[in-house]
Amino acid sequence: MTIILNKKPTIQDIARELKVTPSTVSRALNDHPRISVDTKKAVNKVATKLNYQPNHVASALRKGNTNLIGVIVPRIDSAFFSSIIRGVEGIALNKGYNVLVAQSNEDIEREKSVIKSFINARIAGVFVSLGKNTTEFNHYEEAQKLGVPVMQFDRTTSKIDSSQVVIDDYRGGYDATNHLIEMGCKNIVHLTSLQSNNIYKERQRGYIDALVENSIDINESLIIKGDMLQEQGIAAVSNILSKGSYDAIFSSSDYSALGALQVLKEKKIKIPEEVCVVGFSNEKFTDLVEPSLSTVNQFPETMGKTATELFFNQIELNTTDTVPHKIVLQPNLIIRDSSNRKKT
Amino acid sequence: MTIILNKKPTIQDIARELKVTPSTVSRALNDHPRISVDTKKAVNKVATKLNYQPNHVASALRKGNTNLIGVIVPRIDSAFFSSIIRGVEGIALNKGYNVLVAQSNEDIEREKSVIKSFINARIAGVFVSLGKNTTEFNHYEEAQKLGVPVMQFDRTTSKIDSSQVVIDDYRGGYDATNHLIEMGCKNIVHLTSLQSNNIYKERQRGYIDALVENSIDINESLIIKGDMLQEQGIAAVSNILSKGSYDAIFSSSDYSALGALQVLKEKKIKIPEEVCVVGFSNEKFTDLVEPSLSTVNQFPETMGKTATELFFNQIELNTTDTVPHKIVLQPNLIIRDSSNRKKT
DNA sequence: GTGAAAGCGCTAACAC
DNA sequence: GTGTTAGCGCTTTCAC
Repeated sequence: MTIILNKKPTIQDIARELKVTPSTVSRALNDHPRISVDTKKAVNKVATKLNYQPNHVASALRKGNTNLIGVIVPRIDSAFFSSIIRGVEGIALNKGYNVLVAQSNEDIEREKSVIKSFINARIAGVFVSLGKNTTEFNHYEEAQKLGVPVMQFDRTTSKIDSSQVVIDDYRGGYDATNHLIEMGCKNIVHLTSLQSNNIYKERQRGYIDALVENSIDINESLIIKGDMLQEQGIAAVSNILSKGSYDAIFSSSDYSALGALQVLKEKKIKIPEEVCVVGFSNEKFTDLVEPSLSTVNQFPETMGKTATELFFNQIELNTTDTVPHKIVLQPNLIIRDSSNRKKT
Repeated sequence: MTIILNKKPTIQDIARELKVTPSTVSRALNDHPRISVDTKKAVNKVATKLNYQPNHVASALRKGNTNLIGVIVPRIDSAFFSSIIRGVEGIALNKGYNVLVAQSNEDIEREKSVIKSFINARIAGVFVSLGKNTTEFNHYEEAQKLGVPVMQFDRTTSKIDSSQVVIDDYRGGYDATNHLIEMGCKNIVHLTSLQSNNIYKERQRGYIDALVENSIDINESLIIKGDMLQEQGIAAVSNILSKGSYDAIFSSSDYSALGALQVLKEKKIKIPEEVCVVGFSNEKFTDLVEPSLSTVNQFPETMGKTATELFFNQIELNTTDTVPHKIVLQPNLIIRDSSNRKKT
């Protein structure tokens, strides 16, 4: 395969052809008001003829800003995060921006090197959902000092002074628990994780408040902390909990809810008659397992879109002194077979 | 939030501090062989002190190439494509490259505008999995003419003269069909799509060859073309096929296999006793539905890694005259409950 | 409404 | 082993 290196046309080439200066061409291409309509037409015509493609690298160097948005997620091959990226990319491309993606793999060292790499690329802003083990945030503050605006989504922290888009995790936890109580459950297990993580903390707070409001005592032994993977649900039902000591499981993750579901079935414990199960995130599989798994929809694509729109609103203000916004989206409880005792 | 615009340090600042020239600093930072060890040490020390971050935009403009890889997929929120991107990003970051992602949404116009946008960003190369309706490829040839190497993966075409990484779809179709024959099936339905798509064409070729080799006549009415979504499987079993006229379904997509599975269950047709089902792609849900769905694993993360490694091998040759390679990965048939009649 | 000129930050050919 | 110089392609201030 021979690549013919037709040297790429520049504004100089267009200028030469039209016997004007590069400045005029630049202004014409950028639709500058003081350029005559005729000139603009002529410039565009020649640009098309030569198949001119503007060099964003050169303009970025000159203007001091790129049209790149960097997105950092723990991992990209999860339905939740990839849907967020889908939302971000959809909006960004229409604004003439490209999206850089990187995975932290829940590793803070990788998160740091990604940030550095993004800074070197001179991105216009960085969107981040923090890794589970990220408890130190200097690398984000440094990015901000270097003029890179930070936008947090989903797994956020107030320790970074930036805008955030999250769902109302408290509400999600509250609604899920309340629903289980309405179904007649009284001994509700909660599968959760480290409380340093805002999302799990808020969901647990919702769980507790729902119990309290319904005058149900909190039983600490029913709150099980873990890694939020399938194994946690398996371990909880196999080893930790004794049959009859609980009549529902509310898990802050669909994956551990799935693990629980699988073991309950193996043990021939009837769902939802004996034990109701509710997960969190509306992963694709929740609608496909049997019984189908009740869960909380977080609308990840909307989250990505919202974050991106907020970002553009803020940078279009053209000020370095922006007040951080926090947008809280409302989740939606989806009641499926795993917790629906009132099936008609 | 006040962003303090500490003007970012440049190599000039480092040079001034050390009373050397910017070229020396540049060479030191790039580990040029003719720079003394002492100078390198001194430069690195000052660079760290000033928190210097190299400006990739400037170096890209000067060198004429960026360290950006563009990836175009039909959509990013699919387990298959996001796993590929996971593979690409994993390798790329270690090579000092960043990954741009964009979605075509199976829309050729969008595909074209993405390519243009990537060219403007002066990417070092573009990785693409074609949209289902992409039957015209000028936009890729144009990218190549402008010096952007193209790398195709999964949904590819020989009409673009570029390297490719695919799985052996023929083998996948052959193995799946052969397995069904071994299970005693004789009337095997094939759910497929337009044959302009290399992957579906090859899988069907495998299906046909397996039948022929086992002296089973091809029954055209059992080959059903469609969109490869869940609906296709639902429609096939509900409306098109009559009970008893078939004893197996091999679908080129897990989604239509899923649809078929669901209707078979509704109709109380026993799986795998009466009808065996095999899908394609090893989507996450295939292991979770009941009965679990046999499928063909395409190792998407490996595919992404392989494509990226091939890409770096080729650009490191530093020639514009590269022979396109085609790497064919071997798929793996995963036999699960939906087709395992010999369960022990 | 258009031109002239400078410079964004970096690299590399050429010097010595 | 390091300096000198020019320039990648674009934008923008200052002219007129």
